[in-house]
Amino acid sequence: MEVELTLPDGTRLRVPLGTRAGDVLRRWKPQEAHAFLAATLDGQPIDLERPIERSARLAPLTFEDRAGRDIVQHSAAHLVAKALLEVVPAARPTHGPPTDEGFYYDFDVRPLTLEDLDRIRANIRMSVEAKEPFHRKDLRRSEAEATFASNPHKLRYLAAAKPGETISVYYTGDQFVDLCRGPHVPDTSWLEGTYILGQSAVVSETTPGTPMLQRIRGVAFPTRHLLDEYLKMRKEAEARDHRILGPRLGLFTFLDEIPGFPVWLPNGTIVIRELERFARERLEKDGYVEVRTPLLFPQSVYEESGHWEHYRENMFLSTIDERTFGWKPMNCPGAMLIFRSRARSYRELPLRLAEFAPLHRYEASGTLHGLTRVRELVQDDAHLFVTEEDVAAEMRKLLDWIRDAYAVFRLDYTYELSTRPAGSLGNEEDWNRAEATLESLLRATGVPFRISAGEGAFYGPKIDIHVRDSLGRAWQTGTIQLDFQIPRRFHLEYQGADGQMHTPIVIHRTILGTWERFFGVFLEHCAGRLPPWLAPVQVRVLPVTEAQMSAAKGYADELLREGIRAEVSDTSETLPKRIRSAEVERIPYMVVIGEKEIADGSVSVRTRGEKGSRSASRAEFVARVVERARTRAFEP
RNA sequence: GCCACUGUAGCUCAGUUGGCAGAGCGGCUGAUUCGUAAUCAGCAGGUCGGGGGUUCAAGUCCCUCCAGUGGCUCCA
Repeated sequence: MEVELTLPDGTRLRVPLGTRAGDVLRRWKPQEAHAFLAATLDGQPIDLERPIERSARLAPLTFEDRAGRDIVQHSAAHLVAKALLEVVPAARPTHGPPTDEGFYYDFDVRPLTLEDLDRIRANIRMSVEAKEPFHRKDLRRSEAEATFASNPHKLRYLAAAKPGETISVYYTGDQFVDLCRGPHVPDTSWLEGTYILGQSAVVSETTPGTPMLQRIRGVAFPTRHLLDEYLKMRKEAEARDHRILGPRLGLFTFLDEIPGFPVWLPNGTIVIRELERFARERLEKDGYVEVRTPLLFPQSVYEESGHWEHYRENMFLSTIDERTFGWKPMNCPGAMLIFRSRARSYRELPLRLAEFAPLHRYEASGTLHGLTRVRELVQDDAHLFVTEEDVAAEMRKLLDWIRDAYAVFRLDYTYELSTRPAGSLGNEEDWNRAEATLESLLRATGVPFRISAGEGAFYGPKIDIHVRDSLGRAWQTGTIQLDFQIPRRFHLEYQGADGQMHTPIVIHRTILGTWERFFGVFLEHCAGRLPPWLAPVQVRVLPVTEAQMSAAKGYADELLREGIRAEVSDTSETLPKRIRSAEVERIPYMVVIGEKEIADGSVSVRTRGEKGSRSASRAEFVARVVERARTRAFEP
């Protein structure tokens, strides 16, 4: 009996039934076969050693394919499990999937120490050198249950398998066997670049309420060389860490006395002021009004808003005159009270109230992280009071705003649409209509988005914006949330054209999110090289010798008069040293003034990061800096 | 909050089996007046994260608290 296999380039090969996938692929492309680590049969991933039992489409998988990469990660997870069992035989493996970055494997085991990890690493090296094969074996359910009798986690997975489902196990070498669908790389030599990133305790995903599992995280590459490249990239990313750059550039700092509360230094305060200016320009254009409300509200207001019930654990509380006050974690209560403070007409809608107030949120100590997770923050926040007919138009304006704003920072972002959670308030019809509106608006933006079913707030669906830091960690920045509930809770109403009273819909929204998180991520994105409009010092004027000092000061004054943040370097260091200092401080423009420049009324301009200089007239350079700052150009 | 790890000068880091606390950069002072990424010299700067313990003796060993790092949970 023969089967016919169709390869990706259209080639058809007839081979005897039961021929291994790897053998077919080697015959097809002998020159490239060394890179094949698995295959797909009619799109389904399979092992190279798998016998083929029907005519089908067959294609190779390499590390370049996402599916192939995942197979390497997942195989490495098995390798880690095998090593851990040899180091700590009492450990019970649970599951070990690939992730976006690499892989992890969760174990039911005592907490692991660095020594354990070292022994695991050594064990992995031995396995890789021994080139231990991965073998698949199909088992009957009873056989599988006997094999994993001592591991309740695996038994639970078995119990969850569908009645007719094939149950397969994989051997790594002779001893270690794991319940797994596969496929895997042919042998452990494919896992030469396996690297353990760390360990942590995790809450069991499958069985909440059980003791914590220990997770080993890692990343794997087929060669040592590829791993080295990855490690080099990571090291470069670490050099852009905002927690290092911020204090070094005098932007912000963190103090032991006030964990989670960032301290904005003079340079950083300039940046925040510019960000607020940026946000306010658009607020004016888009018909917003800005308000200021207190930082503290009494418990009764939070009871009305729902925060007392849903958010109290995250609030700082104070007692004043025997009453309990909470430091506001969000701006909504103030906005609601303003709307309610007098009778409202439909003619005032949409009413858009913006507020940039410090917010306080009690975050668990272990979650604090530089500027990206703090206990005091400021959002570019606003609350829109709208009618249902307004929702789509307002949403579209917000999505345009987001597009424009993130383009200025050249930041890539993705959307997440979170839909109705269990136990939500309000009727299903409102939810469905709102979700459909949001989804079609998102689709129209062309920005990648995913839907998180059931992850919406209890009061309405939301759209979140995600960006990534230098190490690839995703952070939520902006958010747009539809709220049908809070207007009802506060008994908000306006008089319509029909003379009747109506309840508005509220849209909570931020564009960049919080200055803290957004700036932390952006600082890493630009590696500290802030665009001219944000740079605390935009121009440093450098006299070649002291003889040009007064000319340099005169020119700096000229720049200052044009609204350019300029300063003169007046130390007695050599010019190359002062250039270096300015580069290290990431100042966008360096202007050198020497005898020659004084003679012809020019300046010598060096742009950050560029070797050498070019000559410009004094007026030309002023005009250039003003223009780059006004247009918020990304590069100097 | 949970698990592991880390904490020596402003920063980056040395500091033998427990035996007198160091370097480079930065800072200050002086000299130098220099043409696009580091001029030279001198000086200052540390309760070795805090507290407790073991020891003749603790930066080093033990306990505890604080802060940080990587994850987890949660979240802008």
